[in-house]
Amino acid sequence: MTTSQKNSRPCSIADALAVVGEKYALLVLREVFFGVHRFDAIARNVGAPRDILTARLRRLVDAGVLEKVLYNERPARYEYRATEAGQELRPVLLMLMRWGDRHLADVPPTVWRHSCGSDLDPVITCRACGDEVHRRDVTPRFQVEGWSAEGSAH
Amino acid sequence: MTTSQKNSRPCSIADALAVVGEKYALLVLREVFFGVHRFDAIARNVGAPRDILTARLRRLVDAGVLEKVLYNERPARYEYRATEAGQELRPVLLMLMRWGDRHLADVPPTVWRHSCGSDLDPVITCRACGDEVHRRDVTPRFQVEGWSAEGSAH
DNA sequence: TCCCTGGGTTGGAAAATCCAATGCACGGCT
DNA sequence: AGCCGTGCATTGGATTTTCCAACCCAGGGA
Repeated sequence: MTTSQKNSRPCSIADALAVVGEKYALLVLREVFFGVHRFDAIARNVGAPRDILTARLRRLVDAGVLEKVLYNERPARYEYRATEAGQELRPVLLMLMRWGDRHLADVPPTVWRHSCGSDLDPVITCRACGDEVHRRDVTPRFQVEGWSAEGSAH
Repeated sequence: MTTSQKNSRPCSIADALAVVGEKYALLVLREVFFGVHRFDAIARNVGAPRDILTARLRRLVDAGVLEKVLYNERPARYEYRATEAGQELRPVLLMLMRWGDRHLADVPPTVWRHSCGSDLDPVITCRACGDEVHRRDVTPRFQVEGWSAEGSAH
């Protein structure tokens, strides 16, 4: 897998968006992170049509982002929980939320309390040197022949 | 503005996705960060239909994520550049790329070189205490009446 | 003159989304 | 037993997005 679409640039961002880029997918994940794990509650909170939610949940389970956990036998009832891979999408939501807070909201509707005691203001740092990453400090290096900044070779 | 949709949870993630959640929007931003600023090149590299790209660019400009910069008069030709707000979406793409690299790709198609000399592995840290943020260290606090983990009040 | 590039717009077909109604398996009540 | 409520979907048809090829316009170059 992981062949990026058509004639477009091979890219992990595109691959990731193929999994979580469809409408509601990230909002479903948000609910799971908030502790909401059941179909009806997710549907209500996200505002998604039920058939679409069915499709999204199936896709996320197939992609290994969520897993169904039996919480009641007879009738079989499952809740949706984040896998390890799903948990690793948390930073994406955190940064998206931060951006919305800073640029769209007057008052942040939700705040995350960090264990250090203060409200979380997430920052990206470089694991190697530990410094905060600013945009000037970073340059792309393309690993696939034909795809540089200019785009496809011919 | 910033009234979240319908009956769904008020949330900056949803607000952010209303701007950059439509198909191709984040890929357009990726190209801009890669240094690709012109309509045709963006269209080729993201693989988007031209009319859709037109719509996305307009939306991103209207939302203050991109701006049109005149690079040629007569005929008037513009390129698309990230505003300050747009630049602040870079962390979202970085974390999305990291996730794709780790969970979908065999070989990362692109690598970012950090100024410290090593390839960038981005980590989220708390600005207050400087520590890396793990999922257990963080708990949501809801600021809007009626919307907790359980969802809408009635 | 004719062709090429950059940056779109248009019209109709195909796909995705929306929404209300339905189905089905249980559990609890009476 | 009959009826209601919850949990979790699936279906059918209307609406909205996306797709794609064709077209348009302005300038530049041969």
